[in-house]
Amino acid sequence: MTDRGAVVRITDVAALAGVSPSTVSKALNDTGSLRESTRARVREAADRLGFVPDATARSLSARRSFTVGLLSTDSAGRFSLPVVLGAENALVGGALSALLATARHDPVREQHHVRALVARRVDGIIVTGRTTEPREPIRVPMPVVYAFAPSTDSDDASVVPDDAAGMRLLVEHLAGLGRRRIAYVGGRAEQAASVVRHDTLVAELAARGLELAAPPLYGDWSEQWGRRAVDVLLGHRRDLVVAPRSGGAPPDLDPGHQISTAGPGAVDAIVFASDQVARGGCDRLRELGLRVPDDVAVTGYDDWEVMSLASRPPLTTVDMRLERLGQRAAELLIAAIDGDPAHGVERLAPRLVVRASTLGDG
Amino acid sequence: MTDRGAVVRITDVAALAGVSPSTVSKALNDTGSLRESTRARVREAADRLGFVPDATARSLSARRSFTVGLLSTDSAGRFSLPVVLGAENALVGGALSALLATARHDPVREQHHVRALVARRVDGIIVTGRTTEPREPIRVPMPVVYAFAPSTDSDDASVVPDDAAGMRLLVEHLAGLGRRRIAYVGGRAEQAASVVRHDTLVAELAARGLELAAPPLYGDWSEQWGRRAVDVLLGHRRDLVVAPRSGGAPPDLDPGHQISTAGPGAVDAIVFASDQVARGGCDRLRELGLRVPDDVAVTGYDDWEVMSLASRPPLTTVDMRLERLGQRAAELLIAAIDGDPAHGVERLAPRLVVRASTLGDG
DNA sequence: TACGATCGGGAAATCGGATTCCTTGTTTCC
DNA sequence: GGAAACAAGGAATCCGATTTCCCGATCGTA
Repeated sequence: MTDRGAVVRITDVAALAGVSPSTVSKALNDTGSLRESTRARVREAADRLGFVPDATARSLSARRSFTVGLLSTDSAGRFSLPVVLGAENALVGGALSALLATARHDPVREQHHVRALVARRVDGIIVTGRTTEPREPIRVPMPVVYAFAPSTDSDDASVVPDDAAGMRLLVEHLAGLGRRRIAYVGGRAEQAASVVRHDTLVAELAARGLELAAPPLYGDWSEQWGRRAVDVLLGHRRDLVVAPRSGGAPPDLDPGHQISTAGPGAVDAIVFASDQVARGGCDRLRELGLRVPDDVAVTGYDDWEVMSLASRPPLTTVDMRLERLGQRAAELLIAAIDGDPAHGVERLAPRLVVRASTLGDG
Repeated sequence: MTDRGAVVRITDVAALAGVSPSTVSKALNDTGSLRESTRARVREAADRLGFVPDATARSLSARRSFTVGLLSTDSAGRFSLPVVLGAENALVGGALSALLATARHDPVREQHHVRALVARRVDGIIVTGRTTEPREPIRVPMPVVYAFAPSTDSDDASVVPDDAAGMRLLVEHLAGLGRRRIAYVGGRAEQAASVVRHDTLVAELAARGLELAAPPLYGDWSEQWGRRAVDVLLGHRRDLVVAPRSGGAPPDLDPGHQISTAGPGAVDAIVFASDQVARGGCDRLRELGLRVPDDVAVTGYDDWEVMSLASRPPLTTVDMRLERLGQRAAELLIAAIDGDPAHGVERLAPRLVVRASTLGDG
């Protein structure tokens, strides 16, 4: 497979076509003024030799690399990966190649990668992060767009998911279904995703004359936390204690302290800050004999399908459209490269995905 | 942030240091013969100007790009992604950059990407796939290493997970725990991963004078299939029917047809072909009132932590070490670039991960 | 018919480093 | 003291394509 040394240069094509190298260049790039017959002859010679112009040489003379760097702080890539893929995909359309650089949370690695990208004279850089926390900008002599994690410098261009809009969609949906007693289960308390979602939820409820049916809960982003949160949440409402629906004690819970959501003031919906937490919550609700969504509606966030679809029932959730986010970042970057830079934070509208966890089988 | 036009050339450094450009090159690359004082002076000038040599120009004259292509057939990237990350990481160590190219199962896109990589004169290419099915090799004038999905041409270099070894580890583990009545639940029947794991399981059992406790089952790779498979598997053994452990009918199953694994000939372990399927299986076993691992031990495959750790109980499984696989592919590619190409398929030994689904809380 | 305009295509410069080859100036050794 | 060896650094060439400039041939028009 490796026909090493088979690299065809422009002079080879020129020789075969019986013209000069400059003529070949003009013929293949549709520039200059050449007879159509000459162009055709050159094209045929190029085809015959399988000539692929050396992008390195082209870059040198064009003074740009037609390459952009994708700098990902993340390693595992739960969130940054779709962004990277979306960006890569959009770049291809612009005839740009993508240099992948993963820093894995290590500032030293990041610095190293930045230098490498600068050395390669990339036309621009897209920086993505693991969370939506704002991050320090990088200092480089080419355009940069921050995706998912915005830059702390408001003069930089950033694209982030519109979490507030996502939560508004959820509240609107739940309110439309007549749910009034809504509880919130966040992820890690110090992360923007937990906080923004909570604050928006509270504001949206207030706009409808409602308030949270229970104090907000924070933990981590695991299914286990989702299960525990349900225990805490329902345990908290001692006034709701009733006999469980179908036989068998709730596995991990004190058997003498059984619950339900029947009666006035019962929680009729739980908004979880992520699909993973929501899935754990659904599992626990089911184990406690509560029906989702009949007794309690449940919503997730992220539309991570391996969670949202596998959950029983499948989750109503919010798709942040991370691929689109990456694509949008690429668009902004290409515009900046073309001399039309954007500034500030652009928020990408998310998409509500309705599934059985709020709608039942209907 | 974008100090455009601030690009420093070697002539700028030369001027500041009061030497010629060639001297700067020699000084910074530790070649030629120069007075140490001169080198120091040049280095200082370079530092002061923040000179980063243009990799494009360097590539042109070195006749190599110090770049390798990472061609991923996959889009979602459940498997190819860790491979890509592992490779990228190893390449950095070799001062190589990684060009990301995702084909998304589309031959046209793949062809397009291959041409782009050739145009960029990458030093080599690592090709990864979504599954372990052998794939057609690509035809390019530089070294190629196939990772995860091997090339159909045995002369090419490929690195794949050693599925047979993984299954041997599982059987050894289960047999060591005294399990004798082992069942197998595969994923999609036509995929190599399902088949190899089954065949190895059967062979290993035979080597111990055992055979499968039930006909092998095939479905897809979902949790739902794992749940169904458990139903089928236990339903299949009509001779095992006994009253369920704890009250409440098994949710989706015909209530008149209840089961257990008690008695001689009962299934005492289920080997699932993936963590996802195994997790579904665990859920169903628990719902049926069976204890894992007391009544039935369960094993998964992949060590996809979002599944294997979130499962109740957490899964004993096999880690294919995909990052290491990518790293190994990078090593082989670098060797090939340095003129020492490998041939044939190299199998990477996996790692057994023992968790509570076989060992209980011990 | 003659002169300028246009067309077609080649020669050469350019991009930014690396490298080879030379030219100096200094040592070394007989 | 003179030839050879060597150290230090500059000049020129090269990598492969693009692009500018320029020249010869053809064409149109007065």
